[in-house]
Amino acid sequence: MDVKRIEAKWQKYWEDHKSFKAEDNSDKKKFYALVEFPYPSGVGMHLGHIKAYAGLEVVSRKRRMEGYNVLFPIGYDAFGLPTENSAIKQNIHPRVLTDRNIETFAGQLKKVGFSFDWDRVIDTTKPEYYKWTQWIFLKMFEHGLVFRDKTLVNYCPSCRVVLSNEDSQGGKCDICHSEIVQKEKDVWYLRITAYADKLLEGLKKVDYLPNIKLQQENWIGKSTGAFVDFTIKEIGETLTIYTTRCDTLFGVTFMVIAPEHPLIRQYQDKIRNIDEIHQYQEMASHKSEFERTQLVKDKTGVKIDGFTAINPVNQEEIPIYISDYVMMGYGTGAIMAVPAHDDRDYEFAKKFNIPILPVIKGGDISTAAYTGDGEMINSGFLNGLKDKKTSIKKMLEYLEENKIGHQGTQYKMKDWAFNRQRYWGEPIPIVHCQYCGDVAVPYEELPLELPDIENFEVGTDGESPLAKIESFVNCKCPKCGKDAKRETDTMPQWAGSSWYFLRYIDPHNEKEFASYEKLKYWMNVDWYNGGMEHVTRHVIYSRFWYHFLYDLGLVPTDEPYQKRTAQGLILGPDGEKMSKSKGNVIDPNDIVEMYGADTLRTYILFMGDYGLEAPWNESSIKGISRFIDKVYHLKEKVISSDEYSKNLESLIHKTIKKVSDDIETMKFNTAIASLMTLVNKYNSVDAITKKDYEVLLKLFNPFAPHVTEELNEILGNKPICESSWPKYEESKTIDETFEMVVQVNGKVRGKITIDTNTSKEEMEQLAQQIDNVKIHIKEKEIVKIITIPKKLVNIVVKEIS
RNA sequence: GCUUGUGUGGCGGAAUUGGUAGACGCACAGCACUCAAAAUGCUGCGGUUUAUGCCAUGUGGGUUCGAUUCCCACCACAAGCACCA
Repeated sequence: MDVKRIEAKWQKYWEDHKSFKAEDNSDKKKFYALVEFPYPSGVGMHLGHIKAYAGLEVVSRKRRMEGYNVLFPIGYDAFGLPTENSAIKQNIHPRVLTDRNIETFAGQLKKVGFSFDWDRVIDTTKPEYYKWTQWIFLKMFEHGLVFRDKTLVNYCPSCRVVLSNEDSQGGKCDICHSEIVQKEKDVWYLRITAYADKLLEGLKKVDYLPNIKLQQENWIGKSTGAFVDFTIKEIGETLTIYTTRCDTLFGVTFMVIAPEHPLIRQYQDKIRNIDEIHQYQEMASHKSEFERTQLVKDKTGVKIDGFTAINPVNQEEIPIYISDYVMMGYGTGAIMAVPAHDDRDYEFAKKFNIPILPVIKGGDISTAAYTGDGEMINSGFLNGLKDKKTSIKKMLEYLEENKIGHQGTQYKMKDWAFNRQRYWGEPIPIVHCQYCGDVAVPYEELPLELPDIENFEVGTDGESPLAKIESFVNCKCPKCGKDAKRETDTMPQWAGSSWYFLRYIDPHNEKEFASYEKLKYWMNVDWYNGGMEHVTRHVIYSRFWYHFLYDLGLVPTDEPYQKRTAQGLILGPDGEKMSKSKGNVIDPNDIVEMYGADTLRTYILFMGDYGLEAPWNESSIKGISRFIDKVYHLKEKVISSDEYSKNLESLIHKTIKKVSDDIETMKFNTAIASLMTLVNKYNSVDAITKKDYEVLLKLFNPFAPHVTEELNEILGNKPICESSWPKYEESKTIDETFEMVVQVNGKVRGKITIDTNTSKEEMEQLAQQIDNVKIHIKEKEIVKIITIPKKLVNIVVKEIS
């Protein structure tokens, strides 16, 4: 079998015939399958890409054969730091490098035989694409979803770039893994928090894998609680806190505010130990994320000398501390501390010798905080209540009646820091005018193109390279016409990928990001598959953009993705994550070269559960190669007949059912296993009919499209990609006989093959006639007999006493 | 620490609503073909045992006629979150 010739031949056929072109004006049912478009890095495709695409590749090929109009597109998410850094290193323009990398990727994707619609390829770095990224950004600006703020940001000194919280997890830069420092910067934000509730609500309507839904819910992190106003006696100022446990208000023995809380600066002359406070603030600001996590247990803080708070429910006077275990970014930056019933407050109180007052019965507050439920004590009008919900409700009523608090909601999700100080990204289309403020670039001037510059290296000041291009920076204010300066920061990498699935629908539209008509036909994405690592960032970001466009009436549905799944990683042969430094990277090109694309595709899907990680095994792949050889050589025993062989018919119908069902649930490994069983059976008989062979080729086609097309052509048939998916008859999947298992006390003691329609009574009788069963029930009392039709008989016996 | 997964032969992994544990593949062993090797085909392949049997799905309990599957506790690994009030 000349694998290389066969694969090249069919790849050319598909390209010449545009076999996988999605039709815009079709009365067929549509199916939109989406995979995460690759970042075209210099090293080319890795096995992970192939696994990520192979799943929906199989589904798409099956759908086409089932008569659907399938949109299965691909593109490139090509803006970003790695390309820019590599371009600087090699001293070539990122544009040149990007084009080169994309070419490499396209070549590799085609060699694997993916059935993408190559007429819809998009590249986020092309002005005709990012024009619309900027356009959507300006729409958000227009609707007040973009704002600028001076804040402490995560700054990577090595990449010289501001990072979002998501990009700097664990205090390390997501890109170069160096330590992040805090730095004050002008930051552009997208107000994603305005959509927190909608993003959460929307999850109820979609069909994401449960763990994916859960991760998104946790990321949004909604909590319901109460805002309560405390008063600071000395200055008469209100200090509002957020709590989820207002039922414990009577147990408050101190308060804590975040080190960055504005009250401190505002009233510094009223604070007697202000020097000590300043020292603490200084220390807290230098603590890296890493140190903070290491010191979770060890609470630090300083009492504010000069402030006393008054508990609004019982007028108790209590001290106020500052401590870095309270974060300015969540709630109000201030908490009421109930050490008897909160672990962190407990530790703090122990360390600073603050009284601990229990208000819920249960636990032992001399050793630990009690966070469970119980009867309310020491709590005025709440005393005696046993149910947490009722207590909270009662307290809320009290707070609202007396105007000292109200119910409220908080989210963990933060607004999205949306600017980067790098060249290779979409320019933010804003002009800074000293008279008019931040002014949007007019829509008709889009795209605001990246200037073609010689030196795009970042400056030491952390400014964008664009800041050095005077012809870019200096401009006229679109509003007043006076001299103004352009924003020089660019958008983060997540920008272009936040709406790309919409562009596939209408990739060449020059007037709109996509026509409503076409969106109406194609949306929603029926099935979106990608990496688990993108579930909390990209998927949430893009849902946010889509929700916004929906509110503007520009897209037809309220959620973009109907279904979302995720594939597991492919690990190195050593069971570790593949990485250059470990030297365990397998190059897909080598595998295609050695075994061919069909073997690679099939093996990747055969390795194990598609959703779980699995190690690469260099000898296991040989099994797939052998299997494909077997399929190939079956052609020598085909006899011409348009009927299934009688002795194979039942297995064929069962296999059609199994493969069809398994593809839908992404159980590709067992689908392939059942095809192997069928092939083994074919091999054990003297001859197979043309129809027997055809059905095998069709079922196997989504996995191994090249060789199956070739064999199908040898049979004299029209191409499989233009034929229909095999159907099975339910009645033919049922055997005439079955193997009845006979158990005594749950242990297997015998098996016999009997007619499928044997009655319960007959089964029980036959069971007791088996010799080995007789031995085990001899001289024992039969207590009862459990019979499962078409399966087993279990005889329960006990000793005769 | 919290949340969510996962734990089955030498290995990757199968096992409908609880009903034959180990499908399918790899590796290994024997045989056939060959001068020989590779490839291919056939046979075997959890442990123990003479067949009957007994023991085995991370560990310990429980529910059940029957548990890889359900419940409780614990252990290990992975991913996500990380003082979220």
